[in-house]
This record gives sequence, C-alpha cells and structure tokens, in this order.
Amino acid sequence: MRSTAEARRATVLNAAVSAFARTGFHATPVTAVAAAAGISEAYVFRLFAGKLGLFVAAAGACFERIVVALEAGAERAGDAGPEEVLEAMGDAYAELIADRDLLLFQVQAQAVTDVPEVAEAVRAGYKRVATFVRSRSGASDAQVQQFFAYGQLCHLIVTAGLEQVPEPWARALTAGIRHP
Amino acid sequence: MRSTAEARRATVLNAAVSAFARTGFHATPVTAVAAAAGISEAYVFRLFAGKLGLFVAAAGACFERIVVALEAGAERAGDAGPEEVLEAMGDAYAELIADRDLLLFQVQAQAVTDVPEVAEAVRAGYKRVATFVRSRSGASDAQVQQFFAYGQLCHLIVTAGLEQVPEPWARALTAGIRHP
DNA sequence: CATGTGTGTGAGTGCACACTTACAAACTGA
DNA sequence: TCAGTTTGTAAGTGTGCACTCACACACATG
Repeated sequence: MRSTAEARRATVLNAAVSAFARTGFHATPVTAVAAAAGISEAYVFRLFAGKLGLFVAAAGACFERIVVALEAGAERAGDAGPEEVLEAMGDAYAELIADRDLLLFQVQAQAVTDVPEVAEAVRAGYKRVATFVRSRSGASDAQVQQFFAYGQLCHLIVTAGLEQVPEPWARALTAGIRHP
Repeated sequence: MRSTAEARRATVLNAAVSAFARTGFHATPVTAVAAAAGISEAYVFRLFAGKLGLFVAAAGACFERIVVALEAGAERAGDAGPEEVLEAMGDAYAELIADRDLLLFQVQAQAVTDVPEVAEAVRAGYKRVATFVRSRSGASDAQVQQFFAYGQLCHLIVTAGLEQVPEPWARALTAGIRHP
C-alpha cells in the first residue's frame, strides 16, 4: 500500500476545497480535483460518495479549518472582553483567508444550497462557527450578528475584486475591512 | 412578426434571472430559460451572445430592478435624514426580494466571478447600487458600508435557510433582519 | 407578385464529464 | 508461498448540453 485511504481522503479534501473554491461545484470536473491530489479520477469516486459527497465533505473540512483558526485567534486574546476577542477572531479570519480558498469555497457552497445536502452542510458549518464565536467571545447577539455581517461583506469585496476599485463607492464598502 | 426582438429579449431576461437564480449559471441549461420564456433554445442564442452573454445581460436586469426598487423606497422617505432614508431603502429591498429571485441571482453571480465578464457585471451592478444609496441617502461611508454588510448577511440567511432554524446561534444571526 | 427583412424553429453535432467496470499491483498474515 | 485485502488505474459508457444550420413563416415595400 502506498498510502492509507484515510490519508488520501485528507489530501483529496484539500485539493477539493481549493478546486471548488476557484470554479464552483458544477464547473469543476472531478478530474481536476483528482489531478490536483495526484491520483486518478476513479479512485476519488471510490473514496467519496460521488461528486456531491466529495463537495459536502470538502465543506466540512472548510468550516473545520475556519473554527480552528478562530480558536487560535481567540487564544491570542486570552480572556479579554468580548470586543477584544471578536477583534482577535476577525484578525485571525483575515489571515486565514489570505489565500482565498476558504472564503471562495463558502461563496460557492452558498450558491449550491438548492441541493439539500449542501444546504445542510452549510447550516452545520455556520452552526459550528457561530456557536463557537458566541460562546468563546461572550459577545451579545447583536455583536455576533455584526461580526458575521461584516464577514459576509468581506466575501463580496473579495469576489467582486472591490479592493482594486479606487472609486469612492468602492472605498466606502472596503474601508476598514482587514486586508481582503 | 409575432413580436419584436426587443420585447422578446425582455421576457427572456426575466426568465433568465429567475432560472439562473434557482440553479446557478453552470447548472441551468439554456433550454430551461427558453422554455420558461416560451421560445426555442435556438432563438435565445440568436437574441444573446451565448449563454454567458445571456447571464451578463440578466445581471444587468437584476441590478436595474434593485435600483428602481431602492429609488421607490427612498421616495417614500422624502428628504428625511440619512438614517430614515437608509431604513426606507432597507424596507424596499426586503419587499423586493420576497420572491427571492433577485437575492439568489446576486449570490449566483458572485459565485461565477472567476469569469471576468461576470466579475465586471457584478462590479458595475454594485457600483450603480452603491453610488445611488450613497448620493440619495447622504449617509456616511460607514453607514453605507453597514447597509451593505447587513444586506450580505441577509443573503446568507436566505440561502442557508437560517430563518427556519430555531436554535440560539441562528436566532442571533437573523434577529431584526427584515423578513428574509 | 416578387424581393427583402426580421422572427422563429427542428434537427442535428460534437464534446465534456459523471460514474462504472475490469483488472493490476502492493501489502498482510498464516 | 499462497490466499485475501487494500490501494490504485486505464479504458470505457452514457448522457446532458452549448451551439449551429438549414429552413419556414410573417410582414413590409415596390
């Protein structure tokens, strides 16, 4: 055996998050994920339950990585006040999405929520993130809501490339958003 | 002649916004748009420059309808203060997206921004909306930014179906958002 | 009526891609 | 060493779909 199936699954999931992030579910052939992972298409189908199963598993991996990053960020704030912890989590999230894979994957997943399995995975992912942010920061509901609202705005800024637009309307939207 | 090409284009665009909103660019066959518009697939290809041209035109129609709705909403606020005008615009937007087509189309368009023509159309659309909101409301950049941030949060709530989730984390995210 | 112009379609064509199957090679244990 | 299990693939198969083309009908204008 060259490798265990479990290890292969992990590398395939990394490749899948990256590939799906760039071109989305329907425009990303499984061959692209397989090639990025360095294995054959057929083996991807053995490791995961179809393309949809692969995408759902990738969503799980994506949100997992987000929660881990937020945990690490919150750790840097120790047991400071809610605002400080949220701020630290924001910084950690900004660093995490520097490579854009996790951000773009979330956008792509949101766009495929007409498939029930994906909608469920997205809900599960945000449940993990939101409950963690809430409990770890101890912030109010309104503060948590604001945290996610500006996070979603960040998604728009990056997907539309607004940080490259020098006009006033774009600068208004991007002002103060941490290095998108 | 049964109809003018221009009139056909308009009905096709309505069908396209609706169809693309539900299943996205890559998962929506042109036959579906054609069927919804009541014409043949071949004629859609004569009216628009390929599937991509159709999608870009639909994006234009989508943002056009949004600006019109915001204008009407702002009109109801007259020349009140920035907060009141923004509030009225928010109400108008909430009403407009009750059928979800315009909201979902924006999400789908964001997901296809790896295609340069789509990214350009999205930027153009948000440019129209943002400049109008800014100038018509006279609100500060920070207020405009907040307006869009919570708008994007609304998109997440609707796509993920969070308004159906009774758990505390979901209620924190949906609190106070106008009937998504 | 003849010619032209705009509206509209049926019937393809070719290709990309999800998924399967049959088979091979590596490793394990007795 | 030989049987069984796991890892891995090459080579299909079928289908859905973007896009084309030849052709038909409606209407105008001389």
